[in-house]
Amino acid sequence: MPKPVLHRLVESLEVRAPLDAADRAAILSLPHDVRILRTGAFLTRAGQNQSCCWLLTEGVACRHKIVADGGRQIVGLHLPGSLLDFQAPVVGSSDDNVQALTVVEAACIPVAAFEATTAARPSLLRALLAEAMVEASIFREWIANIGRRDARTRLAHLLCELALRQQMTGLTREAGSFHLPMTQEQIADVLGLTAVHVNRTLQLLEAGGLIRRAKRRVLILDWLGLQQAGDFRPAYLHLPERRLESAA
Amino acid sequence: MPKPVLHRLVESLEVRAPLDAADRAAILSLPHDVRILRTGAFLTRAGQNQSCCWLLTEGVACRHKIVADGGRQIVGLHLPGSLLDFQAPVVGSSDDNVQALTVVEAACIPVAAFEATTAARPSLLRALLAEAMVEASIFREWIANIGRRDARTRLAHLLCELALRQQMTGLTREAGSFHLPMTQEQIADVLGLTAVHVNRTLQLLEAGGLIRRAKRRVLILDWLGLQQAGDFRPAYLHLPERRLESAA
DNA sequence: CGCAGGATTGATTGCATTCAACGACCGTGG
DNA sequence: CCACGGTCGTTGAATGCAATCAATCCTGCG
Repeated sequence: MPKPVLHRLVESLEVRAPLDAADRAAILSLPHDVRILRTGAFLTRAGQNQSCCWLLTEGVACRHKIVADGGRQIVGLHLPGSLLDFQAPVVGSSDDNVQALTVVEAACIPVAAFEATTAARPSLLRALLAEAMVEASIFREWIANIGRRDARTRLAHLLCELALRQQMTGLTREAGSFHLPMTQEQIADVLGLTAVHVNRTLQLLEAGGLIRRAKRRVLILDWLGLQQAGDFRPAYLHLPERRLESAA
Repeated sequence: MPKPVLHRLVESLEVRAPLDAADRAAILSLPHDVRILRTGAFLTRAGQNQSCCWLLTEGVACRHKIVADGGRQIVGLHLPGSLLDFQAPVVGSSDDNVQALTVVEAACIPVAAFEATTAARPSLLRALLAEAMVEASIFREWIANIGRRDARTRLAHLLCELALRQQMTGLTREAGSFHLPMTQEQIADVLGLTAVHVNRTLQLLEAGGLIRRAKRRVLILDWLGLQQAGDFRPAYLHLPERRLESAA
């Protein structure tokens, strides 16, 4: 019998904060509704008050904003295990969009129910707080990445981050290679570049012997070199040391 | 008799989440130690494990990162009422620095004590979670600002944000004018620009009749125009509506 | 097969950087 | 009181990285 999809939430919360049996049970008994969304589908839209929040269980989604001149900026990437927009009752509707980059499996959980089970359960709140703070740390690193690094460094940094984060969610089969589920235009929207320049910069990394590309896969030929090229130090991801070591 | 400095924390938490008398009392009885730090002093340094966390009560501080080529990126601004690095026990040491931009008054609170009083107090945890999520929302807006807007728009956006945030903390006496406690180089490090270009862009905004500058003060001549120039929509700050209205 | 979205390449443009010098302001010390 | 040094702000000229515009090549897919 397959594990229930909500188990993914238990796993991702337990990475950084301890939960007891009651907490786990509370999560697993949350009412929910598993849905498959196709590439491009919106999970949330800016300004809309969500009556349910999403637990991403398979696939990749991005969070993005549209600026005045029509440009788009992707401000975050969601991998399986991440919980989206559960804060609605606390801070109101979110002001950005979440859209599936691949086919996505997600559990739709009524926020009211979610609120009810977390409200009086300190260890769950602490786990959510920990998740939120790690996410914030990633946002800060992205600010530095976009604000102060050149295109080559930015891209190398992103590749390192994705490689590690995917590895943590158990998405990668072979080590050193990972799935890059984005078009070059979407990568550009993550990095604050244009698709054309992303293309050239990918070729640059490839010419430097750091990576090789095949379809939508990236093979990392020189993990250490890519980290250096990307000024990548994984501390900001706040991964448990145990896992970090095995990545090296 | 002056209000105790910790009252600032109660106030800032209550902006978005309700606290009961016991919560307030718990905060106010936190052990702490008020300190005055001079401009440029570090409140925290990357990689150092903090045994105490800071509540900023007066002044402005910035959070910044240094990238490989020596460039600096300011990834966040802290105004009075913000609580820094209380998460140490949960996610480990932070990986960026916090430095005073002005003379700063801050309360140093032992993290152990802070942990102890919040650990079993759901409403406090929820308030902290709300704060963290608003902060994350600001980070996302900064990513979009730096990644996809040109210098003029970026700068106008920052000015709008600072004007509103300062107003919320009750820092501004006269409406439409606020203190900009940063050198142009520091502004550049916020926006991912150079000091030279910030200078020219400030002049551009001034020439456009949107602002006027005097020493380290900015007078907003055309609030609506500045918002438009900066593609600024304050939703991401998640201010209570009541306060937002009075700002207009 | 033909279509459509994505990737690639080339040529050109432009915004922001860099380098450099000068000016204004301010606190300090002679 | 004024000379001095240092930081910050301002301006000009030249450079460069990435954007833009445009065309072509792939490749998966109906």
